[in-house]
Amino acid sequence: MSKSATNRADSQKHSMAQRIEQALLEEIGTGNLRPGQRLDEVGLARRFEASRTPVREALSRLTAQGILVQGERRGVFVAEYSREELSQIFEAMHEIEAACARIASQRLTLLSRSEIETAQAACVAAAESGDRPQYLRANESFHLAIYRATGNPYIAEIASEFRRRTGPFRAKKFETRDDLLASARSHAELINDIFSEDSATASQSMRSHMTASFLETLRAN
Amino acid sequence: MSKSATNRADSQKHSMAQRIEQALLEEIGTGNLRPGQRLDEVGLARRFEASRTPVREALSRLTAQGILVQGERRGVFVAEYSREELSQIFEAMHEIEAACARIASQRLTLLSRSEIETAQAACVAAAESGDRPQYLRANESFHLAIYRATGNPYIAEIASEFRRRTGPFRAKKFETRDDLLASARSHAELINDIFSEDSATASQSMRSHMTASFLETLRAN
DNA sequence: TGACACGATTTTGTATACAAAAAGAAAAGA
DNA sequence: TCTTTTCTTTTTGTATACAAAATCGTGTCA
Repeated sequence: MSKSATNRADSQKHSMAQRIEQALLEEIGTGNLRPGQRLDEVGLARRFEASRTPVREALSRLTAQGILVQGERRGVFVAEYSREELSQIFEAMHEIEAACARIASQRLTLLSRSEIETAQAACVAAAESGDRPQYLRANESFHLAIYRATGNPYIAEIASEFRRRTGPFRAKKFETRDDLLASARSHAELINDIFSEDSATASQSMRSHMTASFLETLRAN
Repeated sequence: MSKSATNRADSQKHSMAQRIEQALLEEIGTGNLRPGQRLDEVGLARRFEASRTPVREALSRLTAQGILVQGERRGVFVAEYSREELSQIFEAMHEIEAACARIASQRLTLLSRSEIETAQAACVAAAESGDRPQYLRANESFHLAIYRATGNPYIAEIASEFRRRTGPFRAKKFETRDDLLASARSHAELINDIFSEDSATASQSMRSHMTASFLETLRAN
């Protein structure tokens, strides 16, 4: 077998390990890989037509981020949380997202307003056409746009990380077209409050958005 | 060379990769490894009497946590931040620590009070004897005790991560015995406000503690 | 002297081999 | 039948080999 790492059909100029990491992240985010599911090193190596080495590196990085966990028995698993744990994770997200909304509302630039609005437009479009995977992506972009609007890449990264970790759980609550539309409507209110540039309002609005989202997620899990 | 991973003198039952990760973390935290310093895979492998494989795994995990960065040229480096970046990182820490203080003050148990007080006693002892490395460890324990007091391991983990990332920068401001004593005194006030069980007071007190800490750190960098 | 080209060296990413540990399965004993 | 034990099979962690890429150094030509 060829040892060349760059002649794969996957296009990307990244390393194999990075591509595997991205691919797994994507699959976990969309719920394609379910929480609790075991990830087999040799199986993945076969799937990606690579050796165990880059697979191992990807798994290692994902566990370092808490997206995967090392089971007490053998194997690496997609992180699975009890309702109690989910509640704690959402409490943490709650705090961070509220901080993001507050900071963003204080630092809004025309550019970030426009990015948020563009992302929201994509959400609405995807929701109306009932395209679930497209909505999931647009929804991510929307929240990322808010994080970016803080102007603080570090807090943005933390918020994104939580989002990745909870991805598979939140994904479950988007089943029907109505779910998507309801989520998009909730975004609209949130945007309004963030654009008000009153940090207390923005933060409070994000808190209620998150609380609602959590309750729905809990119902779906 | 023997391939056995468990017969090393290092005692620990962890894997070589984990031990290397821990060791590097320790050295970065104490400022032994300086920001901007390059970490050479083969050099580390020699130092730890291992092959590149576990070294690589450790480096990979540490970069995933943002403690190391992959330079645009070759090599992995201890993360180095400009004053602007430091300011952003501290802004993020600021938010998270404040949230921790608020939550902790609402959920204080006798056990967590005792843990915080024990850690603080160790800080005072180390400060008085002017034992810098000991103080650094005790200071970590103190903050970890507060994080644990939130009862939320997820937010605690985020807070710890920031602490690890900023470790080498904060370490610089602890030079003289007086620096240690001043820090310990600042802890005392903070404890008081957290133990007041008034979440607003606790959060505000943590904010001013962090602001002061940031200003000192900035001065030392 | 300076720009460029070309070869040597280092560094990285991946593959493969192998040994230790764990899990699983089959057999022996109560 | 239920344990316990022993033997297989998997799985994991590490070492080593090697090829592609990047960096460095040297020499050539303008």
